[in-house]
Amino acid sequence: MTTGTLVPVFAALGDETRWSILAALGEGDASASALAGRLPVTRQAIAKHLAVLQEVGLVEPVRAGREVRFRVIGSQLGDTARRLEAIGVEWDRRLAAIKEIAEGL
Amino acid sequence: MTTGTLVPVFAALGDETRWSILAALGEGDASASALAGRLPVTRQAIAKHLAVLQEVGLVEPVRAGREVRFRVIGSQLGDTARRLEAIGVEWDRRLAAIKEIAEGL
DNA sequence: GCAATGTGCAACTATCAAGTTGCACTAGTT
DNA sequence: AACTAGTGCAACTTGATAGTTGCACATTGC
Repeated sequence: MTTGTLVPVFAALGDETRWSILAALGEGDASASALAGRLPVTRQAIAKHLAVLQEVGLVEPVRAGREVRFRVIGSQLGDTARRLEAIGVEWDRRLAAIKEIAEGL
Repeated sequence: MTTGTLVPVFAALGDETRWSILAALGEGDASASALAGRLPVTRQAIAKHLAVLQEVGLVEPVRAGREVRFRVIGSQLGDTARRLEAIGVEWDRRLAAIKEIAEGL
């Protein structure tokens, strides 16, 4: 089991502004300009964040006429959670094994 | 459901070097100096990473004589995974609701 | 065609984080 | 007491990133 492309996803999720964007998108798809109206940052800053989120597959662009709306890919979040959970389980298993060894069993 | 102190945890997990440290600690508790012998960074750099990991509760220090070993707190990883999973589920639920509305149901 | 709205690209600033080197301090060891 | 291995703190360099402003390009509506 490789951590693979997991780390960049966490890096993307490690920013408050991006969570604000995700939260806003959770109430419906929106364009960078629309998001700029709701958040205290410029459209360009939001565009960069959206690029990051798209890069790691948390969001996807949908053209709607002359504007580009973004949609949250909910399943990607679930996938990430499950992979993290799996690592956690593996960890517990290994730590338990180490503990047994340490206790001289 | 608040994201609470979740974001800093993701930020901590969004760094390859810190994963290397966690992986190394997974094979048994170790001091910063010991880790420096295994990883291609200095002890001081590792000490900083350990401080970050400790800050978000992924690791805890254990004094052993004159050295300070660090231990992975496996459960914290599981907790984080579950919280992320919960957010993902909530997201899917909400997105489904929005989809129904959009379809004029 | 023209104004208005939305997007895309580029340059620039500033802040933060990762990593380094250097030195002082502490605690076991002989 | 002297030596050694481990830790802690501080200053510094450097690269990445969040944010800005400014301008050029595309598309819809009148």
